[in-house]
Amino acid sequence: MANSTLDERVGSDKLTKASELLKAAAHPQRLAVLDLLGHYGRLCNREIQEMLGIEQAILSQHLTLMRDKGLLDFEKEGKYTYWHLRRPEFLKIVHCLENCCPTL
Amino acid sequence: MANSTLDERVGSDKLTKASELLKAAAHPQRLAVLDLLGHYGRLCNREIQEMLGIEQAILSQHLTLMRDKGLLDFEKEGKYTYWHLRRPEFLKIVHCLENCCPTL
DNA sequence: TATTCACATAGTGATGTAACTATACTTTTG
DNA sequence: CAAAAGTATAGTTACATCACTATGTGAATA
Repeated sequence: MANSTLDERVGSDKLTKASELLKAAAHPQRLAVLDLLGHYGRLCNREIQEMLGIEQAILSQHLTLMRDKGLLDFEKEGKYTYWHLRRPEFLKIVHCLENCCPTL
Repeated sequence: MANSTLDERVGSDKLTKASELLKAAAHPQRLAVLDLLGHYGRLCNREIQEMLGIEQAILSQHLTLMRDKGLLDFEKEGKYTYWHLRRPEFLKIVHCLENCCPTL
């Protein structure tokens, strides 16, 4: 088992965390949410739900998942939960993607 | 079923394809392969296998998957299969990611 | 030509993810 | 205080993905 530098990187936390971030974003509805929050900055469930036409429970699950993986943050205000992008840099990835896809 | 512009984007092919690209990359070993090919330009299975310490069959599966999803391309030369990045723009995403992760 | 090398693919079981329904929790409103 | 609104979570079933083993295939070599 010869270990090169790159070999070590394969098992590294960094690549694992990076791939977890990607996985958290790798869903059409979740991408749409990220894009939307990039636009509006801050929205509550109901607003997102209505703008994207996603079921309440499903949206809530997506949001929770992205929060857990570090993509989103939220504040509760009364009965509303307001969401925003943690890691706004991550938007670059979404935009790169959008530039990639026309050439598919 | 009120359809806004963004609602339409959720169901759009574009978001679906984008998320498929992300999923194809969202694995530590696959990220490592993409990064490696970004570096070296062109490598055959055995080279990647030895540099990253990945099992033969597993690497082959990863490579095939990434080819099917449009991330990689290959040419056969004798008994070797040489791989390179289709869509080199996609590397930007990998690099954005690497910049995202330190702040995790 | 028989063997070895490089790679691909089939099959399998374990684990993860997706979508859906129903229900619970908290805050606001009547 | 009862009902409604906004959100979260549990439970379930279907389907995808993962890692692994074994085997198949074509090209090179002895």
